[in-house]
Amino acid sequence: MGRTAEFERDLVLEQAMEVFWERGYYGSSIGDLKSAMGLNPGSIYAAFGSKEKLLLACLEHYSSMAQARFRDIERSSSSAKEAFLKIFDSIINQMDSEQTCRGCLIINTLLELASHEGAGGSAARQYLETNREIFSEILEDAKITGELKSSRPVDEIAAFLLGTVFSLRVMGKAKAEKETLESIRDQSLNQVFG
Amino acid sequence: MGRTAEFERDLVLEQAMEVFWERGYYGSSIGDLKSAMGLNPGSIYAAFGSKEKLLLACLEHYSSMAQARFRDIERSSSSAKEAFLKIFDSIINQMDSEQTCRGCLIINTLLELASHEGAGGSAARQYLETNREIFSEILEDAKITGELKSSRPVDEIAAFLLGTVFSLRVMGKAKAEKETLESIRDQSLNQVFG
DNA sequence: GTTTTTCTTGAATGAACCTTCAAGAAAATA
DNA sequence: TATTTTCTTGAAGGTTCATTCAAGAAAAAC
Repeated sequence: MGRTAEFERDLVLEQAMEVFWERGYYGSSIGDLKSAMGLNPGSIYAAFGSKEKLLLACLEHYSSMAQARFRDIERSSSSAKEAFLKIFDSIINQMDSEQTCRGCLIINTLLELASHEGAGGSAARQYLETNREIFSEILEDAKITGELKSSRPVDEIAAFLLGTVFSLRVMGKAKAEKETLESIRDQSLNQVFG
Repeated sequence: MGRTAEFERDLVLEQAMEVFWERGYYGSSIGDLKSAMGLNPGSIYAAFGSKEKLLLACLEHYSSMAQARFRDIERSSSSAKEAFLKIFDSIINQMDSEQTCRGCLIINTLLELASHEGAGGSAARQYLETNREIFSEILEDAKITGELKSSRPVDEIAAFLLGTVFSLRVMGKAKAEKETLESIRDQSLNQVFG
């Protein structure tokens, strides 16, 4: 069966993800990735194929992590409003604590690569669609319990709240004050839940 | 006084802006810019100094154009709600009509370059701050006429509405349906104006 | 018309980039 | 232990990149 690999795939993937997250796709050179992953170019290419495929693997890793987190929040919350409050707050706290505001890897990638119409852009789009579905599920429950103030279709409300995520993410990148982000959070929640 | 330049500065600047807008900073090579501007590398460097300085000039050009447009809308509107409706609709229509969703040059640049902490990132941040001030001015008038439903401080509402711009911009990049964007617009306006 | 100044041209430069690959090292198998 | 298979190494290849610059062209000044 030959020699076994010296590195753990998930571990080096996470390290590559950090690099892309912080510097973007074009801003990350193979040299940067090599240093962060502790792997020589040859090993990177043997394991992942190309720089673009490595990015895709990172996007997938990031997606499944983030969506698992959302589902955890959904399960541990007793109302939809509480769930979205937690989701928004986790974003706000992240943007506030990082000195280098990395924002969201998916949104960053979407804005950087969407025009080039490569695999990166469409993977990002797919991820956002899935997020909207998760948001819709949460709201579906809330509709039954009568928690919603808004009488709009659930998927429109979900889009609005996903838009709030984008607001917070972009504004955080622009180094907005934490209070500003919290105010945006409250105004969005007020629109939906009263 | 010597030979006069054969090109108009504002014209080639606009053409360079289109390139950055469509392909991003790292995605735009001097070769791309050379073709679009119809200028040889030497002339580009003589006129603008470097690729980064050229980007800065483009950002400035874009900013003054966009802000002039906002001020026009403000002047030609009889209420704040009407003004923001026009602002949002101009964004929605742009995102809907372009097959290549360029979005907003400033936001794109911010997300691509904010981490690198070069001049590009801070110029983008400055522009967004100015936009928020314009929004605040519009709302200041509305507060006097009693048009506002929201009782929050004007600059918090302005931040919320600027966030809606980000929502629309990012969601447009993700190729969202026009109806989705319009629904987000309506939910935001409802929060502020009722 | 001559000189001076400035702009234009496009090839050259040197660095940085992504990717490949031959040689060596290590684990598994026989 | 000998062989086979696989992984690791790190330099080399070939491309692309941003930038410079010397030579030529054109406009202004004299």
